[in-house]
Amino acid sequence: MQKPTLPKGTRDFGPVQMAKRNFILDTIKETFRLFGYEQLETPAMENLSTLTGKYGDEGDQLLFKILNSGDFLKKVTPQDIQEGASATLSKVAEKGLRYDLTVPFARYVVMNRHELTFPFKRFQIQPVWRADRPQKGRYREFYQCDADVIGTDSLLCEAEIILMIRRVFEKLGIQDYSIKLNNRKVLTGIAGVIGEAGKEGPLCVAIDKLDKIGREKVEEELLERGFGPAAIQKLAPLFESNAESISEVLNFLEDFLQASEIGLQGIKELQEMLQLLNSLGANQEHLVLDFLLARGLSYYTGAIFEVKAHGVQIGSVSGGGRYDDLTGVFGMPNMSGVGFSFGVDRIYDVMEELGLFPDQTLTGSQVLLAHFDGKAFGYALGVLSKFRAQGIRAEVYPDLTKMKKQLDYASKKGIPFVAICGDDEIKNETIAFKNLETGEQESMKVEDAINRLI
RNA sequence: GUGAUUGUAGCUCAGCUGGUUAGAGCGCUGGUUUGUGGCACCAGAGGUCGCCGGUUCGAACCCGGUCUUUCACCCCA
Repeated sequence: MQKPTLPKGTRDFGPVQMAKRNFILDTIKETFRLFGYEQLETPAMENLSTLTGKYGDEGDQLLFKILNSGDFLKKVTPQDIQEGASATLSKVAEKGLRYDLTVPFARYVVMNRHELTFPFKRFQIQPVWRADRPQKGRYREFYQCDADVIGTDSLLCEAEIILMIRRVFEKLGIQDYSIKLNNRKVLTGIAGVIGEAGKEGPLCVAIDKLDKIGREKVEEELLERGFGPAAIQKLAPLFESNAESISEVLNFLEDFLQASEIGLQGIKELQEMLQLLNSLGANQEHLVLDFLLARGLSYYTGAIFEVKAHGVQIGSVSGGGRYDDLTGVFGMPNMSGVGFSFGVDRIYDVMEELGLFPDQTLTGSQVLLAHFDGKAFGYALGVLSKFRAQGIRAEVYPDLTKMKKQLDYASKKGIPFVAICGDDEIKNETIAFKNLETGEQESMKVEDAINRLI
């Protein structure tokens, strides 16, 4: 007998966890639908050729590859093995597990471009897999909840994303959080202004760590990445700016990016988005304009979002941005899109830590039918059907056993009521309806009990 | 991929510088209670000390490997 274990970085979700997860997922789904997004699902596995080369070298390393069925060594020659893993890989594996939802989405759009009506709004909630080394808040299998619009440049999408984020968090009861905003063009402008045009990539990677490692370390890292001391000197106003409100930050940026056309364009986009938000009748609550926000994904070209919950040590719980050419790699250029994603696992952790799950997230039975003997069991079955016919979640204890055990069962499962059946009840056509929380018990007709539960 | 870290009963953890039959709390099963759970009391079951190898008269304890857990880095949700 071997004892079973889970693969590294994967988890089971028991009934209690599922009830809580569904509370989050249902809220997100409902919100996506409210804003006109339609659901898409794609296969867990994709052709490896679809996946490779989309996530950088690091990403390719983290792809789970699926060994070909049957004699997977059929095509491998001794020479392949001599040449090493990468030469052999393409001959033993032609499929891989999906790494994110964005690439499968792009693949789908390209394959179905003639059937789709653009702008196409889709949401997708499915697990993805990464052969990463697990650590806090990071798993090898986890869920992404993506919503994207493809085929429009309108900044309305960005404004609506903010509304969706706020709606979801409000419904979930998360109050203390901020939605950080930035625009990739602002970052490009910054790189230009400091005389390091085109290097916003490395600039972002380094700046992104500001919160974590501090200004000095960031400056060190910039030096290592080939930024000149003069350029780093020019960044100083950014680190030292004490602009807080959105309008203050915009003013500051307009000044700093005076010489950068693209930077000013980024500011214009931000302003327009805020204007649209205003027209939608929404305020700027929770919004923070953070011109140092730089999300890792390299394909963002416009707006960038990131959501952080306050009061907990958990990374971002949602994020996204605009990309100008998502489908280009699959031969369909110039499709602008904007998308974002909720991190369900992290939202779960935040809510757990802050105690935000409502008590009644459990969806178990409302009433248990208990019985004293075989005859009562038969009677209970009839009563059970009456409860269910009225839509009341009910179950009967399936074995003939002591009352103690049946009540114990209900207690442990959190079933609030027990309908006890015995000779007296059969004779009077009643049940003994017991409230397990208060201990009160009353003899009544099934119909009366049903009325209490509805 | 790099560097640490963890593993003892179903769960949370004790277990001294290596020394006889490895302990506690909670949980579990049964009983006190043959028409009633939670509380109390009583009794009981449950462990190849992650796995493999080594050192030793003797290993849960020391050493090596491996798997696993957690954490940091890289990167990322």
